[in-house]
Amino acid sequence: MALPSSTVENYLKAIYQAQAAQGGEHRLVPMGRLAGALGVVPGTATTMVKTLAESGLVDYEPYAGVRLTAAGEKLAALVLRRHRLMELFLVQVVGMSWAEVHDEAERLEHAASDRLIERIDAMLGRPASDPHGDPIPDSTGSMVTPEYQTLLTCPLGRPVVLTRVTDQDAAFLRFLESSGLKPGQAIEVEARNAAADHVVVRVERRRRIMIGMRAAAKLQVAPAAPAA
Amino acid sequence: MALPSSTVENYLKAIYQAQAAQGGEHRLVPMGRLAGALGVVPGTATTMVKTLAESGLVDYEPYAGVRLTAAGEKLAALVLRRHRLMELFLVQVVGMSWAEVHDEAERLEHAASDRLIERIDAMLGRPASDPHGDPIPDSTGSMVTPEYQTLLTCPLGRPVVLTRVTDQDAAFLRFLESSGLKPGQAIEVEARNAAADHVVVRVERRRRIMIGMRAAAKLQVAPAAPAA
DNA sequence: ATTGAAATTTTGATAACTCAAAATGCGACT
DNA sequence: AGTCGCATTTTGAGTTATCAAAATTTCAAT
Repeated sequence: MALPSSTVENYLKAIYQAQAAQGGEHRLVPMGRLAGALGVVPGTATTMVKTLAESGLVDYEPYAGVRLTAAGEKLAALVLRRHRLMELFLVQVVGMSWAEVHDEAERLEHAASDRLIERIDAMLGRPASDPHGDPIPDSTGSMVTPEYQTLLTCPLGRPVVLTRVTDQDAAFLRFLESSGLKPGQAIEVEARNAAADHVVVRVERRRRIMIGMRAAAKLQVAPAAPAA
Repeated sequence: MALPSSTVENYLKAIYQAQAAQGGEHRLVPMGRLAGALGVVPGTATTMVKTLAESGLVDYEPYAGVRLTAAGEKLAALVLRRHRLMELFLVQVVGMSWAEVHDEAERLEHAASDRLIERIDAMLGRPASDPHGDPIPDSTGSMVTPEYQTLLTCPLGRPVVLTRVTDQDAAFLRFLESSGLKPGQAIEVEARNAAADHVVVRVERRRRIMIGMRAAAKLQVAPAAPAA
């Protein structure tokens, strides 16, 4: 089989991420959602998905949606691997900022050879996650996705570590960075106020930051590592 | 004006390099040569060149050939800049081998943003040339191309420094590498034998290497730096 | 069951790039 | 000058990916 075009790679990646976002591994992604994620009109997505189905990369149920096959899922995971390794590389080696690497990686992921990706992986010490805390699939396409709590669900007043940020918006990331909220950071949720739609976070026992609940849901945390 | 597609970038680059290879800055590149360099049939090149001409990037004379306009030349130089900086980066920072970076850079050059290229340029200390000794245009697209002698024209028995290799073939580059013939290397041409079609090169006053004259013409040298 | 709104699919076009092969032009050689 | 051979251009068609807008299906609410 020929190499997938970068369009195909983008469709697979979008379907993968939409499936993940919907929780259900086997739930169908509706065309409208897919088209929206890719910035194309729905008719275009329908057409493309039908050809992906012919290639055996997705299962397509008319009027219901798409879902990756095993083959499609593996390919999608490898695209994600290239994307995330590239992001981490751009931050750690090239010194680009957290907020600006997403778009760059979005383009480079389709141009980088397996050879380059392997070198980068080795160079970075086979990292488990990218700068946003997203897990990096290994070269076979398998990935462990730890289940984290979010700022909305974690216990109050207990030390936790920010582990993952599930939003790539540059402005949002710049805000987080300026607030010291990057993965790895020790924090604590001081209070939640549903009426005011905010969560109060304390960073390093010093700064106190208020975050809207929609944003707070995008910040995932793990229990703080036990004091060594 | 919209960003040029990577196809356009490749045409401009190929025309630039063909013009340079023909010596004459203003000499026309025939269609057949251009098509060959790009791996397309001649008719395709004709069609594409006509649209480049409409965009003001090239001058096209039917049945005679193409030549870059000032605008086309600048764009081509910026593509070359991206390519060469990327090659040097892959060698120096990522640790890839001399022989394998060309194809990689060939794809990455179309995906890298100006921002990334600028970071790489700064990181490498604004280098003047890439791993093959090819000069790197600055961010305005201007480039100084030093005129070197080749192993065929330099004085015999005089210490010189290998400065540039004007061939990107991976097998040839691997041979050079295994012979210690990389830019920066101090060497000396011991003898030439036109009848045998070879040149005898001495590397570091030790190894003696024989190279065919066609290959020797691709190795450029400068007088050895005066002993400090 | 019927209907109406929303999502989806279909249809017909378009843009960019390419090839195969026929037609044409150009220059060299008699 | 005539013509032969080669390079170039033209023509017609195909591929991939897209959009606009018309047609269709689905599902929920009556």
